[in-house]
Amino acid sequence: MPKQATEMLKGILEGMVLAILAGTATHGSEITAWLRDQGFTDIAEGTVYALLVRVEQRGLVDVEKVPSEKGPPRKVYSLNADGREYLDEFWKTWGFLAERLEQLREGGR
Amino acid sequence: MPKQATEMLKGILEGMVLAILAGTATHGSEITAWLRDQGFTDIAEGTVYALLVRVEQRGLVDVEKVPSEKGPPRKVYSLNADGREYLDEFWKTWGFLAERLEQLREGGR
DNA sequence: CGGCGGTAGTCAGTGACACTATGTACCGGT
DNA sequence: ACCGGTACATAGTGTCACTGACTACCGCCG
Repeated sequence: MPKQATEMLKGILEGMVLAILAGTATHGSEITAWLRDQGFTDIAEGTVYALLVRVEQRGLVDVEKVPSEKGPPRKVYSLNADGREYLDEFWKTWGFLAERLEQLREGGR
Repeated sequence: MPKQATEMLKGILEGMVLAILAGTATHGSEITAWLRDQGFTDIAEGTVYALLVRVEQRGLVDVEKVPSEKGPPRKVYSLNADGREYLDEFWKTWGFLAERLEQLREGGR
């Protein structure tokens, strides 16, 4: 992962995680693993957990504790109605940004 | 401008400003005006100036004081070699991010 | 000529977010 | 009983954009 990506992730990582949850309800370490797969190699465990706590407190996700076969019970997160609404906003914002950036990259304005 | 955009701008606004400077050397208030035109209506004056100070201190831009007809002398910024290199990195990072986000938006993974 | 308004730039303090590093809890295998 | 691995949690740090107030400089108009 490019080094300067970490600053750019601010506000975006959250949207990404919600987008993942929109597809499948899942838990912290699986989300981290998926992100690593995608090339975000230096996203720390702790970052994802802290983020999940934030979105939970804002009421964007529902949580269910599921006993796991290995280790402590997993907290399985799933997107709720508020979360879906927020995600929708996120995509709008992203589209807005991406559009203008693409313009800049090509035209140089 | 969508409200949640301000967090997402972190790390991106800087690249945008450098990209603008890659096209034309210009000064703070014009950059702000251009951003406003593009729909980034609530980017504060102070934000752009602070950003310019940062990139100047990092040596990514050259500065020239130009006396203006109205008000104090303008600080006209232009991208230098280091800046161009940095901008290149920025576009790489952006491409990396945009690619994965687009994937998420469509496939839902 | 003296103050007014608009332009350009500066600065201190704040809040959000991702990072690092460390710590806790639980399990199965040997 | 202990070890290693999985899953989750938390405290402290740094960066960046924001707000709001400030200085500096000019032309204009009374």
